[in-house]
Amino acid sequence: MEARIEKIKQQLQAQGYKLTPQREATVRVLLENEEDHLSAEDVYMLVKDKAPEIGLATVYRTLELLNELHVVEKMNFGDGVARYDLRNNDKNHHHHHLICVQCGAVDEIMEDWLGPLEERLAKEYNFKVIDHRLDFQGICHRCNEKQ
Amino acid sequence: MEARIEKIKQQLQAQGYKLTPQREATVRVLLENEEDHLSAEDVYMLVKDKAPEIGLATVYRTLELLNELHVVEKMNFGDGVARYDLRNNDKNHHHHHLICVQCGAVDEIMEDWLGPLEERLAKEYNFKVIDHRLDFQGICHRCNEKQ
DNA sequence: TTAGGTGCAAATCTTTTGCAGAAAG
DNA sequence: CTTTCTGCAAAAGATTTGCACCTAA
Repeated sequence: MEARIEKIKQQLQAQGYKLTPQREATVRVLLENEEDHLSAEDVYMLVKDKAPEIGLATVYRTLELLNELHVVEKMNFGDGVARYDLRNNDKNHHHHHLICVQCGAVDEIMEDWLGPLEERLAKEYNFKVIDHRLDFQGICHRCNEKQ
Repeated sequence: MEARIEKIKQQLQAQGYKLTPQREATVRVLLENEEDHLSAEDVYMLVKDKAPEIGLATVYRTLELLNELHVVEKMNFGDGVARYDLRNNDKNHHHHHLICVQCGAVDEIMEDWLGPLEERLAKEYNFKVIDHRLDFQGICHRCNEKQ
């Protein structure tokens, strides 16, 4: 945990930015909720426990900055709010989402299934892939078991 | 073209809705720009040529209605606006997007590459897939050729 | 001391909604 | 007539921005 914060601090400083107390509190919230896909408002509520005087605008500015540095990934599941995920630079950050249309849960699969497809894209479409996004909508295992 | 409008008219009427002049004009704009991924504002600008008195709210309401009837697909590429695509009921509506990070173009691949993966999801994750979405970010063939 | 950061409030942008009137069966 | 639909303007919700103050190298 501390090591990861230290690393993010270095990433910030490498670009001339500071890891202020507000930014650190925001990063800690993201670290402590790595399983979830928090919206800016979610992060704001949680970060207020650590830094009660923080403003929502600062949270937005911090998340935007972290997104530009590729520390977090900004996503949009179509519900009107952006959601933010810490990227895991060690592992392959290519994961996929299982979005349950019944209970709204968003699970992740940590496998990357698209390697072979990306090769085909390069060959057949002359498209150089930088990143991708794969989401499935359906019924999750919890809802399946309930019925 | 007329046949497709007739079909949409029937889909609407089957649910008790009418194909009003405003709705027809909106559908025609979508048909004439099937390659693009228009935002509500885009549709509004284009539809004003055919029906100058139309209001933006009506465009939103029409697009929302068509989305519920699965006539169009509502998408979000993360640029802050929803975009709408006519679905092609004849063909498989499963297509994928190639989003160029350089010029912003959004191309489509009309193949469905995910059949085998969906089987694995059902078996290994007990997740029943209803729909999916696969987008690639990268450099498109036009930009590749320019350089 | 100087650039980067912050909180607050106001502004902006997209989308939704309330309402009174219009259109269609 | 009665339900559906429309345009307009206002409202709502998410995000951004202007600004004066603050804070750390």
